Amino acid sequence: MLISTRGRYALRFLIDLAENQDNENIDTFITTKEIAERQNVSLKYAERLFGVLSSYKFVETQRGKGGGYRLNREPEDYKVSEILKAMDEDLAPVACLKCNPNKCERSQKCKTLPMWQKLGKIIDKFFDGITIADLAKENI
Amino acid sequence: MLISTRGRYALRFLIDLAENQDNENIDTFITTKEIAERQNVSLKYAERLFGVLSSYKFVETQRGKGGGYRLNREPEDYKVSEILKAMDEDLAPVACLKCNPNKCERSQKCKTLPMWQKLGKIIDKFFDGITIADLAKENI
DNA sequence: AAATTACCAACTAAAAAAGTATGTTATTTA
DNA sequence: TAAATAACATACTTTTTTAGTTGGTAATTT
Repeated sequence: MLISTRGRYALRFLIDLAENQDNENIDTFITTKEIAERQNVSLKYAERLFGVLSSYKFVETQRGKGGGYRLNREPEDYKVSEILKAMDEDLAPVACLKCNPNKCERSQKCKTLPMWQKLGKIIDKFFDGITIADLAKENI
Repeated sequence: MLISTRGRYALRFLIDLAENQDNENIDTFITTKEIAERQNVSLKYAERLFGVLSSYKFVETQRGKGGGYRLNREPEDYKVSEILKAMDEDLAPVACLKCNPNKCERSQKCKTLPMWQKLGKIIDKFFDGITIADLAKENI
């Protein structure tokens, strides 16, 4: 599977924030509890995934009562590609593309490698061209 | 990973046949042993993968001395998509696309599903447009 | 001080992928 | 007709990846 549930959940969380956060008031946050319930993911797992989103500075965070998460950019400024790469490390469709420069000893003469590389670029480009705003607006 | 080693090996085996089989003489076959050595795959694993290729009628087979495998179509008549689907069941980039019609209870309201569907189509189309002959000729 | 909520690390469980082992069956050849 | 050859079949093991849980700690607010 190219895209794990981690990546899928992360996108859903960000879309959820985009749709439910109060953009008038920058001091409001949404709790993982709320999102986990809405998205049908266990609280603990949601917390962990938000930890990753937070470490990549995709979200603003606030602890304690009234705390939670909120987006720190406009939804149109989140490329799907960067979210998925953060959650899953990369978007390589085959193991052959995982390391760059390619360490496979066959790579020089490999007849299939160019195909994988081309597909890799197509996939990158596809996800580069979609934002959280597009997803929220079902603008695909 | 979208593409498993099974799928990659299968493509390499077919390319190997395309390049090494004797097209003048329809009674010649190439053994798994020969291909396994050339492709650096264990004999037993190669045998198993050839079993799948054979069950899908991608190759002609002959047992006993002088036996082995050979392509039963022109290399340009093998679409990469059909080979990969045979080896890996499908080419779905996310689990959400695996069953059709979609059984996920969120699918009606899922904001990300259209994106996965679109990518699925792009990937299918990509592999539909490439043949074993293209790979052998490095025509990508 | 108590409640709340994010944060952190280590662990477990489950599933998928990769590969092996041990044969049997069909075919050719000496 | 026996030996050799090579495909075919099945069950098993190992490894890797993915998914998810457990049991906390730290910061912030009330």
